[in-house]
Amino acid sequence: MDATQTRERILGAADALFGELGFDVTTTRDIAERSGVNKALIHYHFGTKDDLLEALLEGYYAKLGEALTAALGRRKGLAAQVEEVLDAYADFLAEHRSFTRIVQREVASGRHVERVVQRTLPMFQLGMTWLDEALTGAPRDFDAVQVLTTVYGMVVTWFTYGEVLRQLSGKDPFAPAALAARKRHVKKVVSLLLAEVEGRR
Amino acid sequence: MDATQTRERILGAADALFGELGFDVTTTRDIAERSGVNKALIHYHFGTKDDLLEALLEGYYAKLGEALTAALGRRKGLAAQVEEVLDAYADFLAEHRSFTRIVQREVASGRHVERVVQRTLPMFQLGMTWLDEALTGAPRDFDAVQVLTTVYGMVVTWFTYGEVLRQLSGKDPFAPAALAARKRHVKKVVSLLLAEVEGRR
DNA sequence: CTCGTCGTTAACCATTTGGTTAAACCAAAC
DNA sequence: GTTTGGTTTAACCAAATGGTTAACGACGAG
Repeated sequence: MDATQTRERILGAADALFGELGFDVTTTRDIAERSGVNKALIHYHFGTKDDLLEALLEGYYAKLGEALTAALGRRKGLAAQVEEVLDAYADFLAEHRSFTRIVQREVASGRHVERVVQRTLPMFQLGMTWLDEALTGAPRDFDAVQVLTTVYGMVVTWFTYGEVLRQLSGKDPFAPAALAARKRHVKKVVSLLLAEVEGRR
Repeated sequence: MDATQTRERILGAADALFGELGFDVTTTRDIAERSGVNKALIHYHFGTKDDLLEALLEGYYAKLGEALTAALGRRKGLAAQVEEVLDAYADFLAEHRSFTRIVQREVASGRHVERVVQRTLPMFQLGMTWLDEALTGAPRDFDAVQVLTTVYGMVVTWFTYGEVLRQLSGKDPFAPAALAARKRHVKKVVSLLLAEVEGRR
């Protein structure tokens, strides 16, 4: 087993455990056992447990950024781009279930708020730049911050409250059909929003 | 100092600390120090640290339930009731900032998911019962689960991502004017949704 | 073959944690 | 004054944690 494999195994185990148990309760011994390596290797390869979280987030946000950038380049026009970005974002969360859990857990409280905020901010800033152009002259209360937070919140909350929704409906909220339905709903709400902006301009 | 005061002080300190640091990192020594009581009193009055969290959540959800029930009784008609409930929920989150932080941190990962899910579920079920009646015959993708999650997500995300929004806009997202603007936006989005439901029925 | 580098291991360590326990304290009732 | 019940205190404890360290093994280059 070479160093790259060892690193990947540790990252994979940490990802799973942070997503299940949260960072604070997960111990380096848990991670070592899950990844099948000696605990001291975590420190050899990553330094501290905090640094391991940093490495994990770094990887996630790099991939998310690529996915969103690719989505933006796929089609022209605001409405079409919104759909592509929504698909990309929702698909990313669906494929990386730990990511939502880790981020939602750490974005508003705990020791890693700044770590997460500083990585989320550029995404929001990009969204703002893009939406500001599109929403010029939008009616009151439909400025870019409001719209961005609304769209972001509709998507991320589905994943965050998945367990509530599962028990509420008796169905798997992460099944492909359920996710497709959620995407359709969000897109429709967004199109209502955009129609409102266009109509009142 | 009587027992009731002691309990309140412990609960207050726990509330603040769990909201700032998260449950797992907060120690009983932290709580004792913040509340100005001896650490053993936490166990005397509440049992385990987990039981303390339970007591805190119990108190929160009782109050939230009352606030929402009162809001529902204030006016008649779906649109008016939605506004009242939105106001009540947003005001509750604004006045209890720790609540959002604790709940958002524990609802999707960690050792207390079930504890939070079991308390959030009745709220969602109530919302479903109410919206199901109102949304009978709603168009595809506008069923109660979808609408409820959307409205809930728009509100809770503003509070969860407050720090991102603060750095994004350079303004305090929790200032009264900012919260009022958020409420207006959410209400407008909801009214667009309801108009869509009515118009397509 | 020797040396240097990298990755790995097993053992170690100081510190901290949630919870326990028995004694002390306090106020009210008798 | 004594007793009782409730509250509080100071000390204690076993277990666990993140991180450290020195030794070992493997491999490639000279």
